[in-house]
Amino acid sequence: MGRPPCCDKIGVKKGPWTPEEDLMLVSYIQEHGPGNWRSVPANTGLMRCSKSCRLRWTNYLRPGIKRGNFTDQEEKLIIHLQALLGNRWAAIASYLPERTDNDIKNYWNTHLKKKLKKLQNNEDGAPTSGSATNYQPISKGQWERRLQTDIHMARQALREALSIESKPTDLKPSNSLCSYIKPGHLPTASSTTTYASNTENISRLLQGWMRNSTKPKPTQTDSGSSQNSINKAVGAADSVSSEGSASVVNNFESLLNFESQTPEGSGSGSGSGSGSETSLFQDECKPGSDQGQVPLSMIETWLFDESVGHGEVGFIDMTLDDPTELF
DNA sequence: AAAAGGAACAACCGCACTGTG
DNA sequence: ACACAGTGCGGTTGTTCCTTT
Repeated sequence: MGRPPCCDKIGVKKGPWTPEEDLMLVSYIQEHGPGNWRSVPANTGLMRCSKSCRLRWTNYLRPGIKRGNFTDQEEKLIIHLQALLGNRWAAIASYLPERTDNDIKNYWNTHLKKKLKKLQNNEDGAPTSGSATNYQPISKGQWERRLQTDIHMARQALREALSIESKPTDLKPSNSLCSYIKPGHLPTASSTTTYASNTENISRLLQGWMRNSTKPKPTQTDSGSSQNSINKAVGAADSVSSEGSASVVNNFESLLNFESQTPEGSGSGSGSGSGSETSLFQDECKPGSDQGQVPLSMIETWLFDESVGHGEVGFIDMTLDDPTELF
């Protein structure tokens, strides 16, 4: 009945990863691509659980990850998405391509939850100064009301989106998600200088082996796309560490503006194929792929629309029993 | 300067889901 | 239909760092 552990616990190392271990893992992935994690410890000699290897890669070593320094807009986005989706961190992370679900989850638990709580606690007293999300101090009632309105708006937008999913929308991502991913916000040396959180270290690691690496063969299953992702991601990491972040931004833009592309031309998130490289974060950032093609810009518009909740949309009873019913 | 407490973050654990034979 | 392997995901814990006393 019980599932066997992913690895026998004897001799399995736990705790923080060392640079050497990271290097071993990265080197292995260079040759074989991500995936088939069970074979990773055996083939690399890492005394780590396969799961641990996967986690280490996806959360920290994978190129293109931005860590720390959440911007106000990111905060706001997370708060909105959390209200909409609940604690579905992976789904939320898909709207912040540079962020991992783990990172967002941690940030929520350590920062945002407190801020919101504080906000709510201020409901009856004189509201103290603002949250980092730039919300005006509002009472709990107002907050809930606003939240519900937001949810309603999102729901409506998504419904509309789904109903017209087949045709390209002319919605302009005026407030494109990309807009908050500004070059200045892209990975720089993190303020926290611990090894694990310093993406530059990883980038350097990757730089070295990318130069002489031949194109890794696509391995298996769906890692065809993920392999492409790696290729591109590594390139992105390269550019991040060396010359800034323009290419990363471009990657984001090409990805996030997918709704403006012709359906057959790009295929957006779902298997563009055509031999060309897929989007950097295709694997992670596919807002519509698992829940239908939701034109991102509608969500964006909602997410960044400061006027939401102030106007015509009234109070709606919105107990969101099942978030999936949104879709 | 040292200790205590809290905050932040990295990593682990266990369940759920999916694909395959 | 079933069992199993592989992977994804969210909750939780452990450790480290920082701030306060």
